[in-house]
Amino acid sequence: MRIFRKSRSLTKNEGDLPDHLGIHLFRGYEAWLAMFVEAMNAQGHDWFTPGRANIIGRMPREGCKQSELLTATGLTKQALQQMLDGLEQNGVIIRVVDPDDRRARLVQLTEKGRAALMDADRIKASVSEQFEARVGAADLATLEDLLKRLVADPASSSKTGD
Amino acid sequence: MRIFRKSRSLTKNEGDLPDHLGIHLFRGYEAWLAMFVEAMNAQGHDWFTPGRANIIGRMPREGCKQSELLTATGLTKQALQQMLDGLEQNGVIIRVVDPDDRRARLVQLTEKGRAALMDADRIKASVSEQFEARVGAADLATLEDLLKRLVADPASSSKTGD
DNA sequence: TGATATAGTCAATAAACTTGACTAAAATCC
DNA sequence: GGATTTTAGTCAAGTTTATTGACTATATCA
Repeated sequence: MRIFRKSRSLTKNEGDLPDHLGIHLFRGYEAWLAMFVEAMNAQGHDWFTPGRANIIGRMPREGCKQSELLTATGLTKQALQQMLDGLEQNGVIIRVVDPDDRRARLVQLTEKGRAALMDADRIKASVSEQFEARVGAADLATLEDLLKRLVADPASSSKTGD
Repeated sequence: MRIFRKSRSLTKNEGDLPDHLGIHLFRGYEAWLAMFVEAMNAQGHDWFTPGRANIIGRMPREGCKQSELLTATGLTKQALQQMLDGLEQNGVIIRVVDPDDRRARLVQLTEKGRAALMDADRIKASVSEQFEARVGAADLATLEDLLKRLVADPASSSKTGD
């Protein structure tokens, strides 16, 4: 949902809030993303947006092929291209022709991009710590584990041709 | 972030996936929403989208004021208006002038809207059951509880006047 | 060498949101 | 009771993140 640009807190009228798994997952993700993007912006990475987090978070420090980002992000190639166009305009990445395959582009982080990646790592940890302060380390670990199991690919055991 | 229209599965190259709290929250929410919207569409509610889920899911069956939806959804009034415009065009709701306050509008579900709400309740339960089948009832309950605690309003203890 | 597949671009559009400027009705304030 | 302010909502235009469709250039394969 996109989904939510400004992370307007939904936790206002606490009386009659809908209460089901989906809402709780949404709110958890919303809270995490808002904290993360806010901290990145506060750190000076003002070009950083939720959508760009999806790409930057999957960029290897040494760069990669555009096509690798495609499978890693799960975006369409057009969507990825637009995101990369934006990142390039913001001086976060550059794209160069792959010498081994002149159809392909190698996406590389600029100094600015590398700085952001390093801050991102720190900030991810910091956000986790903030959550840890709320629920405790053990429960946070349990939560992560449960989330992983929740979305573990069930197709690996039974593939019912889609 | 929205954020994700088509729920393209990101669980492909399982080798080098990023592994942090944010990703797991994202994937959990993504999976839930995709299952929910898909099932709603399959049930014949083809007008149902992720964004609309946010509104429909908070509509009391008997209708409410537009301004109430505003605080309930956390959207801006303009965003809400556009969503309601769309829902009205799709025959899911109608808006009538509030006789007690002629500035205000009462948002009411049509027959089509009420049918969707009833199916939504069933489908939410069904999605939960699918997840339950993966991790078990006890762990799913634990997960919900942890998620609730994760985003529990910390301002309720210390209110630093906004 | 010609057919086809792959990597990426260009163009147009949509969904879900944003800010800013506005109208009409109600509430408040001397 | 009339002027002012607040509340409820609309209109208009723009942004971010995504979509589908048509296209070009390079590589691969028969």
